[in-house]
Amino acid sequence: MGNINLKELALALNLSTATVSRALRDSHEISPETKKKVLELAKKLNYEPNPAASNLRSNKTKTIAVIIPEITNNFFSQAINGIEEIARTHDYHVLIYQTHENSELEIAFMRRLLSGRVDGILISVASETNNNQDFKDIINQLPVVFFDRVNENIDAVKVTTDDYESTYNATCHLIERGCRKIAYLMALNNLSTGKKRFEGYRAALTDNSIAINEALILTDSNNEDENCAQIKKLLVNEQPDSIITSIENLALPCYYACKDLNLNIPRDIKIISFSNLKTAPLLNPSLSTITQPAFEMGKEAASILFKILNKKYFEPNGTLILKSTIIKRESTGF
Amino acid sequence: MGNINLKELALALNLSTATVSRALRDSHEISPETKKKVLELAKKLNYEPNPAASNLRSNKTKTIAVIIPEITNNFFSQAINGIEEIARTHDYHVLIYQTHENSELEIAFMRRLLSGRVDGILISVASETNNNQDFKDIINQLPVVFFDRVNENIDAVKVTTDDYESTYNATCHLIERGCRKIAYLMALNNLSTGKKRFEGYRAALTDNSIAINEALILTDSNNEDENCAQIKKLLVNEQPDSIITSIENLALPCYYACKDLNLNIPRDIKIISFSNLKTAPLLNPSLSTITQPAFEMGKEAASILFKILNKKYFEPNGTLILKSTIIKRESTGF
DNA sequence: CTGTTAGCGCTTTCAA
DNA sequence: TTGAAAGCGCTAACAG
Repeated sequence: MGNINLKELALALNLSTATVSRALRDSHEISPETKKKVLELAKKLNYEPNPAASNLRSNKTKTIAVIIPEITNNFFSQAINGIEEIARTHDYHVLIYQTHENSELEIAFMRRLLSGRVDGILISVASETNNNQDFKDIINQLPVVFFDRVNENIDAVKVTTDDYESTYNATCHLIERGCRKIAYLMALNNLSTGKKRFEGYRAALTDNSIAINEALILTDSNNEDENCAQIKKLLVNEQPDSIITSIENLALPCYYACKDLNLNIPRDIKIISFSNLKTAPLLNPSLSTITQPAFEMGKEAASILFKILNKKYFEPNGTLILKSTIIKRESTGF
Repeated sequence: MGNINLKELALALNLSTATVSRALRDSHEISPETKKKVLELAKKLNYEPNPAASNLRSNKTKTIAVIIPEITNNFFSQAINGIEEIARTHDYHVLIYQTHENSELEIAFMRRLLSGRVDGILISVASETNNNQDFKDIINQLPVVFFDRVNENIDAVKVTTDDYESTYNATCHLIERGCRKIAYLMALNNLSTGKKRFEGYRAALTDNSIAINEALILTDSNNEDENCAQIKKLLVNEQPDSIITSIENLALPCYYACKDLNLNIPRDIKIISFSNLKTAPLLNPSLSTITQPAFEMGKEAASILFKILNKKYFEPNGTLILKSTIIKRESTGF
């Protein structure tokens, strides 16, 4: 592939490979003139150092891995955008792995990365995660930063939003607008992310002296049609005045269910959904959304990873918590 | 990072590194018993081969690069999804690079990849005007497959949709529904993608004996507010009965502009937009869309790249053309 | 079927 | 300030 190598460069310049290598890496022990000569010829010949050789020798790959559930989820593609931006400023390369919520695949990816393919990992864990020991093993061998979907049972560096606060505020928003029968569509139950969102909902109800009604609570089945059917049943049986969906993927079945029952949103029923779809507010003025700062979260998580790689981060179990935004549809009286 | 290496494995097994290496790679010249012993110990000790060493020796990286304009564009994240799926079946790793439409960055990425970091490249180009020679240089050194946004001036392997047909059909669809003043929002003018889309629109008008009215044609300014203002002006001055947007990013300003002018979609004005937003048809029943098979295109492009890598592809300049789908909003009488 | 040996292209002591 | 030489972990001739 790459044509010219260090040896050839050195030969052409009548220098040793050591000197050329040092000159290219701007070592202080090389004279300015030599540096200049080397740099000039390198540029002229389009010299690109072989990363495998340099990695093998130096144990640095200039590569990080990003492990996420689904890249087509708006939240994650926005997060990757942020990660890529930071990686670029550090001259790093970014590998992408999708777990599709499969935690065995997730662990397999990480184990293979231990071979020294990357300098560090950014991960948002799969919903069915159940691999605490595996995670602990891996964290001991490679710098890992968890973002958004973190595992609460593991001490590690994490970047999240305040999931509790998001649903607490969303629930209060509905209560302030007169809602009393607020349905809740649960998801990510074995992640702190899902648990905290649910806690926020419960706490808001309690703080407003509204009893928790189990019949108003539904759990994500990971199947769009099934979810839609369940939501319809709930709408018919319980007649809630509002719904909170705890993940973006539940917004659509929710919307379908209401349409099928000829319920007008937000007149008959108000819906607040987690969503990072940029166009959501416009395309559907009837839905309010809880929007997470995905891009920023990617940037923050990556920045922390690079601090760790540069030995400039000293909080092994630090958690950075960013703010989500509730985008309200005041224009529609909701 | 990774702890154990070939030498240690070999030592523990009383074998040479060569034998162990061969056993791990399932070479036919190793006895079944030896293979079994090696594989067992390797698994037990969590042995992972060092990719840098293997790459340095064998000139295979098991890695491909994907270069795209924006990962947060639905089309591209869906395409990456397809690419990743195929890469996974080949046990390959996927590097992501975003150009943000900057063609200098694009060339810089590719040049750096020539160093041997990847076995091949999948690219959807930022522009085809400036860098033909650079592209040609690179294609000569590394397998490259272009997808969606291809460079028509370069002979290479390409996967696209039929851009001409998409807009031709969309335009006919509007004409069949009585539209005569069809505005067209142009974009990607320096790509064959953009040119062919425009040609499709023009041809459909001509074939239906409708004169082309330059005043109905607007060019993307790459700025959402600016686009919105221009579209509003066009709506006021020309009173079109319909609009075709040639990229997804123009749908939103278009929508805004109509709202601002209190135009009802599709009663007062019909809009057909390119869009790969999965939820678009549901969330906005007023917009018809031209949807590209992004996931499939990613899969096809990656499959072809792997065929090239495995010396099983013999059409150096082949172009595979996939079909886009026009999703019509018949339910709204449009 | 297995072992010996050389070397991929780079970085890094150590010596000059 | 520069050079010689060793070696990162693996693969692939070549020998046996």
